Amino acid sequence: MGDDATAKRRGSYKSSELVRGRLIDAAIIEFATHGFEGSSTRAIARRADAHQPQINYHFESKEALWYAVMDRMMEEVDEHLDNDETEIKAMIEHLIRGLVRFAAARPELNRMMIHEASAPSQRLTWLIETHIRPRYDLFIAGWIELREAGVARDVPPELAYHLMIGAASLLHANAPEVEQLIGITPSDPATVQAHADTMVRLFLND
Amino acid sequence: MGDDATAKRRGSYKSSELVRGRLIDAAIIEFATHGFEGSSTRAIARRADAHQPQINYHFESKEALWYAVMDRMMEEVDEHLDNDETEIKAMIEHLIRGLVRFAAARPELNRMMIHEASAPSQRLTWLIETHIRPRYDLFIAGWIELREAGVARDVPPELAYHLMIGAASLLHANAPEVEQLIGITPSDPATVQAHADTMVRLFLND
DNA sequence: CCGAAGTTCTATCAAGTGATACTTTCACCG
DNA sequence: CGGTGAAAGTATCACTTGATAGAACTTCGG
Repeated sequence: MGDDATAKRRGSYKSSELVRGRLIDAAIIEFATHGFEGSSTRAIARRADAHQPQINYHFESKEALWYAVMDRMMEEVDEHLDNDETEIKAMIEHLIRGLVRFAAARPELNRMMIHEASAPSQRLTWLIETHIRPRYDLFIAGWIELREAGVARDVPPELAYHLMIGAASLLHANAPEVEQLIGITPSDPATVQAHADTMVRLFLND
Repeated sequence: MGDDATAKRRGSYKSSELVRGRLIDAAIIEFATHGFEGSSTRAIARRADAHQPQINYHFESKEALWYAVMDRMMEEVDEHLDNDETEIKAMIEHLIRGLVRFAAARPELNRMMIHEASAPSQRLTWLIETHIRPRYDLFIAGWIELREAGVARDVPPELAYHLMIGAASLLHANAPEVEQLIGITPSDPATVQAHADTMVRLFLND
């Protein structure tokens, strides 16, 4: 008895890349909500309107799907944080605002990061060495320069990254809690704007 | 074939409260690391050196165990944040330092919170209404007063709570990542001290 | 030392898990 | 056409899941 892919919708075989993309989209939601181990391939397939074995066809395994998901999330980060400022203070301000906007637009990345970063694992090591460290190194170099220039507030470099990401992302990672507790919508553009303004005020000197 | 509770250790039946406590301790670790759905009752029992059905004996269900876990975590929060300051600025500074210390000592609460707050659920609603809202209301009232007194930096009340918790907890919730990426130990007392100092500097005026 | 209550421990169930082998359907090229 | 390769779709496997039934064990009051 077929348990996925709502009957009707037969055909349109040409795709491949299309189904692959839908599976990644669906997996982003599931992994972010339930974590890797808590997500089932059947739930992912159902959400992608596909059949469960298609995951093993388009990817080698559930784990390989997870790696593909992370690769795509990181591409999205870079698109969001793309920066053509030349003056360093404008650059960091642009970065902070981009962080907040991205956390609002794609809370799934921060949710997945926290799931994975809670315990050492093969996946976490890969994530750090492949995706995080290069970005972290860039950020820290900039932060040190800013501090010396007196633009950044007095936050030690080894704390700056997680303080900033924490302050930028929790409101959006926990959006369902925030809506019920406070009654605001974190992804609302006015809220994002206020959040970004506040972040800039907190972390940079006037 | 018995799959838990390493053979030997028979007896010592009188306990009850003891096994119950061990199960809660074990569940805190498992739920924090793998989320509710990703945690198995067998893994919890194994960690508590008990048998899997003892969970259903001492608690009504896996879900009931989760509620018991949250009740205990919240008791621990209150113990950590216990506050006998009378002057309001000293009170909030004490609170901020307590937040950081607690996040370092018990990163499991913030990990569990993020797992649960990612999506609406029965458990999340219970958590908010039973445990979070009372504490949130107190915090916000204090924050508004501080802002009017010019002690708090310019952070809107509806953002203050999550910005502060995010900045206080991510470094510790993601401790395994931080150790591998940066090479510091977030729970190290000197780090906690520096983190707390930085938080006070960031969120309060001189 | 007996029996009753409380707890541990074993065995098992139905449902859900990721993965694989296999059949069927489609798109394209000769 | 016709047949070939790629993708969709089916059926099933071995294993894990949370839960329960019931036997075995420990404790304690009489």
